[in-house]
Amino acid sequence: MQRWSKLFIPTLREAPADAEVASHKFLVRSGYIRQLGAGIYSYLFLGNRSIQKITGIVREEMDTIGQEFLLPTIHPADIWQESGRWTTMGQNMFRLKDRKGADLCLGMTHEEVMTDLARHELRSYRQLPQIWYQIQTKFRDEPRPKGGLLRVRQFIMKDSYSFDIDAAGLDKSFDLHDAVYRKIFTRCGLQFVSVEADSGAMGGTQSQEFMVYTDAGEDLIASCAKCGYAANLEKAVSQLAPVTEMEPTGDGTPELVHTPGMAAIVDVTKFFGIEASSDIKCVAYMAEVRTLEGKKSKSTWEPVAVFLRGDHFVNETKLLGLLGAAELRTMNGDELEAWFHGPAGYLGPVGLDPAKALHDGKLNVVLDRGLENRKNLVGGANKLDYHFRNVTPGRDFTWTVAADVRNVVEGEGCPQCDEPLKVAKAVEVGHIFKLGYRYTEKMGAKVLDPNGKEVMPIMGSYGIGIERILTAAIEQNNDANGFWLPRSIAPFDVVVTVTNMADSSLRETGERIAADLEAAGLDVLLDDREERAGVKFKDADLIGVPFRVNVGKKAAEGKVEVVTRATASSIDTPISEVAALLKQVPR
RNA sequence: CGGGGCGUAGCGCAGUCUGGUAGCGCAUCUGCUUUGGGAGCAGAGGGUCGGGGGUUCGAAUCCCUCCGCCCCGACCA
Repeated sequence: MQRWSKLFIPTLREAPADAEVASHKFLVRSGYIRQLGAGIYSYLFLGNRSIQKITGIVREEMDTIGQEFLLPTIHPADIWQESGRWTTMGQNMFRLKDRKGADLCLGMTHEEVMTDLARHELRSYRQLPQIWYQIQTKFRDEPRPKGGLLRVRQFIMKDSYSFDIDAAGLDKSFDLHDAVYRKIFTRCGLQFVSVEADSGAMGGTQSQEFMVYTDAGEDLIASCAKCGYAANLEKAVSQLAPVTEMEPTGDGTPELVHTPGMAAIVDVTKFFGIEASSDIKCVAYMAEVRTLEGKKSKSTWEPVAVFLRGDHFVNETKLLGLLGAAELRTMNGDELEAWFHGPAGYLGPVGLDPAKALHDGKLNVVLDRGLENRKNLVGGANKLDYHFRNVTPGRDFTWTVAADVRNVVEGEGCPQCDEPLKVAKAVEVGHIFKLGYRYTEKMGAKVLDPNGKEVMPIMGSYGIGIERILTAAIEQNNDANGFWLPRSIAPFDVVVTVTNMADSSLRETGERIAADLEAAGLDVLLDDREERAGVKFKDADLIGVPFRVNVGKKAAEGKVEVVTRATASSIDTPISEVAALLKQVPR
């Protein structure tokens, strides 16, 4: 039992002016956290208790499939150079030098450290599979921290890594994590979905995120209510409805039309009297392709033209994956002139000479599949103030590759069952990912297989954002007065509010009930402060504790109120039955 | 990195345009009263006005510069 009068729980009547999202406001107001710098927070008493509850659950569940380690925070540069991530991580990595001038960094994740252990220690297939995990603070120099604990530069992550002898083993390790993650998030009281996610340009065969729907989230999820399909928008695909509008009939050849000042799609469609779906949009990029030459990575920038429907938007994650590129940026005016001989707003496919292959230094032309089998469209003429009409893909222009490189839009058909898709914001709380041989290959981890042959272990990588579980829970459970957490992750199960400490019989009753509750196995916070009842009620509502036992007027009749924070419902309960009542609430 | 905003007491803010020696609410401390939804009265403490430089008789206020924080975008295995 903890007595509020002895604790440091600095609740605030007002939220800091710069707090935007609900969880940020309430975490500060409730005295869970205080900010030290941009994206850097101190966790105070209540915040730390909640974090400890969460890590307790994660640890309990992870121990059923793996072993906990605790790895260094500071890493020598060389292992990151071996994996190639010393350069690819760029500015996102915190770097430092020691007194001898040697390069070090703060760990963003621990693939390198784990793989280093594996290559030094694992010798035989008999030692596999292994699942090693840790719960550790990670550092990422985010370009823009935001949203309180939602996006920070220092955070606690549970990260685990699996080493298997073959792909079938990796599948099993992956599935074990999938099952354990579901248990963890369920025990934490979150409503979550698992979605298909992008696995990144560097490969990896399967990537799955665990998401919690909330408008505070930064990811967009496309989902189908009918068949359960769900995917991160970075990866989501859809079935397009057939275009129903009238297309110009016949087989007109491209006709040059004077379109003065019509650089915007809205102007063009109005001028031609067409829908945006019959306009060809062109987005021109320079793509950075990195290749390894020995130990050094070489970077080249290649031109890419993407053609898609005027009402569609390029999905740059898909495009990066398609190109095998590391970065994208849009072309500048000089580059447009060099590759299109025309200005922005009037770019089009007719007359372009598509490259025959990717990565050969020629212009790569990507056709989004939404334009396949269309005809008589409108597109730019690569000439100021001119467009073509009657442009038909395949006849009037060709491309390097046709692919899905656009964003799914809400209402489009589910790829599995054609039911209209929903698109909603969500926050990522977990990610499980088949890494493959990327690290074991680069860092030279090998074991002997049953035939005495050297083989590389295959890896998986699996993360859970601890603070994000707390944040997501608050986003899901709050109102004007504060928030309430599931019992499993709340700093206390119940707060016992003595409405008037001046009344010695109330005080004694409160003490007795708090002791009973504690004896029943609950985490009890006794509000024994010399404060007015109103103050105590407001604070109790604010700080996320799911239940309140109110010791007040009715105590003389042997009764107290048991208040459920989520519903604000109150049950008058005989004092002798309070512990039994609350004990039955599932954790 | 581009765009916008902010920095004055623990929190929320006014004062800056138009220079004259810093104020309000909440919080804190003391006393009295009050005691079921952020009490009342009386008194008190608390500030390098983000830092540095400059202009001026005089700078929170004008100028230069640096730093920090927030929001939008870019970015985010």
